[in-house]
Amino acid sequence: MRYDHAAIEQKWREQWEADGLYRARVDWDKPKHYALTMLPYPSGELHMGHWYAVAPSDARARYMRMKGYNVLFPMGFDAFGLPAENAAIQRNIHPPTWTYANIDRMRNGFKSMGTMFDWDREVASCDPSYYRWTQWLFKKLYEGGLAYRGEAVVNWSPTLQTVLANEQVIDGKDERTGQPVIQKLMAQWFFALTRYAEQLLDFDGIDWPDPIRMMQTNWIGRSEGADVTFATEHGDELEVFTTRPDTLWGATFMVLAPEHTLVGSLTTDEQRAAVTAYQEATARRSEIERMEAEREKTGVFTGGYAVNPVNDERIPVWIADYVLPTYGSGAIMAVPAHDERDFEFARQFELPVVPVIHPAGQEPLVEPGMDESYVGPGVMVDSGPITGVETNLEKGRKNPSVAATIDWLEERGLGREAVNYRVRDWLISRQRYWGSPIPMVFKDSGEIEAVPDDALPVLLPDDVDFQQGSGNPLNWHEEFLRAVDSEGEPARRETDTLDTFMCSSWYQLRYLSPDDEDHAFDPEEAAYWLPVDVYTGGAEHATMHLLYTRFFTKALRDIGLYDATAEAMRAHGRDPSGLFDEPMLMYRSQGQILGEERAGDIVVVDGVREEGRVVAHSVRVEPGASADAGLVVGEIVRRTENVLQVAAGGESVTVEVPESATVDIPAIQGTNDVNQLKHHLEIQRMSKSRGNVIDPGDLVAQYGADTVRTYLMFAYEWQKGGPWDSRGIVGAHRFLDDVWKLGTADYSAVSVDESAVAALRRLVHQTRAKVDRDMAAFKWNTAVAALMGLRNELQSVQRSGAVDEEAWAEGIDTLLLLLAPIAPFIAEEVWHLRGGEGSVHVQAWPEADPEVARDETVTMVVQVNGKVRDRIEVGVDTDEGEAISLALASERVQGFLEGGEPKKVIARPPKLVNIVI
RNA sequence: GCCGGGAUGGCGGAACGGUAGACGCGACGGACUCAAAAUCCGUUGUCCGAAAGGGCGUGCGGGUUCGAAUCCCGCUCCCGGUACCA
Repeated sequence: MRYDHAAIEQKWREQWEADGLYRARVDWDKPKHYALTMLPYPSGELHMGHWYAVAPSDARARYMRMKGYNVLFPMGFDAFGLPAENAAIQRNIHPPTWTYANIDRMRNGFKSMGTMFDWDREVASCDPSYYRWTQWLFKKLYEGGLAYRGEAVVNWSPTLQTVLANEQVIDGKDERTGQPVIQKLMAQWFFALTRYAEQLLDFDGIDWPDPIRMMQTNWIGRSEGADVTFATEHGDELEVFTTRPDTLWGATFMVLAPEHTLVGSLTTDEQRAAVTAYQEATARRSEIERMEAEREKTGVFTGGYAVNPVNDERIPVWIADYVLPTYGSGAIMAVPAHDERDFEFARQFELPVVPVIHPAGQEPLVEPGMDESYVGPGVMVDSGPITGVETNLEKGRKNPSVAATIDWLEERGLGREAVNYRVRDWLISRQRYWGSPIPMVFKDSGEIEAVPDDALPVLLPDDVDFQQGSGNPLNWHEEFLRAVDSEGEPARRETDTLDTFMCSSWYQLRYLSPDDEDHAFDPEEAAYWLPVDVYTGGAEHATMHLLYTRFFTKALRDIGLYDATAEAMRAHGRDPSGLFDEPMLMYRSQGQILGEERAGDIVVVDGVREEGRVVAHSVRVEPGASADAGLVVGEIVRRTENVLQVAAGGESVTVEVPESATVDIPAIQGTNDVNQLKHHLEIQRMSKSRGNVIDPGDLVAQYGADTVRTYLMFAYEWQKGGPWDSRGIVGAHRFLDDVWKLGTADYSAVSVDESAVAALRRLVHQTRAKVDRDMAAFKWNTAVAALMGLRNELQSVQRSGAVDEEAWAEGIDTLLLLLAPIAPFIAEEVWHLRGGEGSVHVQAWPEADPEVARDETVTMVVQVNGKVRDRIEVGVDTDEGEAISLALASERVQGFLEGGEPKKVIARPPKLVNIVI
């Protein structure tokens, strides 16, 4: 009987479905495990990246089930977003049509993968039954004072009269039209995330990877210092945040963000034209460009002055794009002597530099003459009341000079101690159609009012026209716009929709009761399942999604939305304290699968040269062609339709292949055409436009889902990912084929050897321990490798027949049970063929017996000066003295000692002895 | 630019500061076969050597240590994020 993956996989998919094997139900008598993997955007077919993310997460959920947990492992779709609108614009397909068709395809893909998802709990964020509650949660945050209206800049295309996403802007231009894009200020909705900055910096009680925590910490960017109030010459207050208030006496100018509200009043008539021009130039720059510190500093003098409150000095006010309007107050005091960027700026525009720190252990700074700013420790000089105070490298009040200055400023009412965060409030408005409408209306009076709960959800109209007008089609939808307020007076409906990150900030709750029409989530379900025990997904979400969902959880907690859940927990005897502080207790990230590298065809082209290109008469693929075999000879580097880029002798030649040209590819029979020519592929992200996408569906057809799962788990370090290698998959398939053969073989002992029995059992139990450790630690590749090792051993035992049937059966059963989470179909089939009772997936995980697994001997390495010179087989209990005498007795060692005494002997029994001579 | 991560045989990758290269792919040699595929057996970091054995070797340059792929300092290149891709 051969391993027929197609038949087996179909059979068990249907059987499991019929048995309801993967329904997850509350059972207070069993320990729960909520496993969650990031829900995908339904972009079309399931691609390799989805498999790579989901198959191992599924394997781990299955593993936890075998370990005795009641596991909830749901899946859904993050279904609002830009690509659906692009499809609507480009191909005239309505977003819901496109989205739901994709969801159907992807759900089928996940089913073919053999996931244990409970599909009764599926959610789609674009479904009114879902976004009704997204809207309701928005209202709750609004009522709780956490949502507000503010201003933020957007990418505005004057040509299209529309807001563009960052990815639609390339080099300051719209990617489709090539027309310039400007930064425009617009009134929009925000969540007050910064109010939770301090709490978000606290990772106590959650097991998240250090790099992710560090990225979030840096993203939040807490800094301690002071707010100091300067005054403009006109008497306007001009507030700055500074981490170094102690250097106030060295402030020689101020710099405002070009967007700062006081720029207009500060600017003198002479400077007006230059300032306006600079503001316009800034509006064309992205934030990333603005922060590139290596760029030459630019800026313009406003002509205005401000007064330094500590010494009443009059200092000039400049504007420069390196000051961002979103950080602090959008204005800085510049202390060029002790800040690198300020120093560069001062030198560039010949502004004064006044040192106020005497560097520790060095001569005083002399200006003119400084060639860089000084940022080290020392003693304050020329600084009025704090002259002589020591300054060090500590932050905030831990620095004596900063502490002294803050006290002095606060006494005089000139400033106050302050903490500033780099992180900004969460901008949740999107000027788009395909998102959840924000349930608000604008009254004629200008007042803003929330839509009442019984009118939720505010439905997205289906009859929108993407071709008419521009921008958000909701702006043109008369019926949608027409709303009434609570008094029945006409009002205009909000047309902004919610950021899709909001949908994905609470989906873990909706899985608990996706059909509940009375709650966002059912407290009884939540009381059992919450919080998420293990979350997996891409590290690219480190600072956005993962920060937003943490914020959201804390906000819901503070608004009281978990109160009913806490009550239900208490009723079941579960202590709710601390359980609603974080959404996910453990998080692990995976890397990305990249496209495979491929050489392009080497072609010989004949034809005629025209300006800048060659028009081909014939193109022939010929791997070993010499450079003079034709007009152009070389590798195809790129192909766009019928235009080739050929790398011919160091230069890239553009070759056009018209219909009339002959294309000859010896490896492909019949008449060939230009589309069959292969171009070079780099290792990079898989994408349709690059033509390097591998369809997992094809591989499933050829090898089966079990093989694809096993290969993806085996071939990479999960956290890292890497390029796809189409050749390696046969190794995974051979492995499963071997498992099949071993599992279905009639084994009978030939001549039982007790030491062989002990050796096999030792390996079996070591493999149990190894796979258990690795599955717990998300190290799938070494878990699979250990199973392959067991396979190898069982094969050689099969040949020798040296163990009894009992030991053989223990080996085979162990192999199947340990493999079950990884390759669920074949494990189930072979389990049943061997007469196993019930599904292999509800069996207990085979635990290792440490006594059986224990090694009796171990190879002791003997080093001389750190180099391996001998290996000795010793008992595991060998002690230090024994190890050293065995090592010294080694002939090889004697040769190096030449009768002398070793200088030093380091023993790490039983594995190693190092002799220093 | 800034923040985070990475670099180990021909390839994917293993390796509590203690035998570098487990496991797999590929390649090479052999068996089976009329032949090929599949399958099976063996070899496979590299250099010198008939062998025994030895030299070198984890992106680059330094350092700590009896001992460094692993820890520290300084670089190079690649990947992710950079707030409207998700």
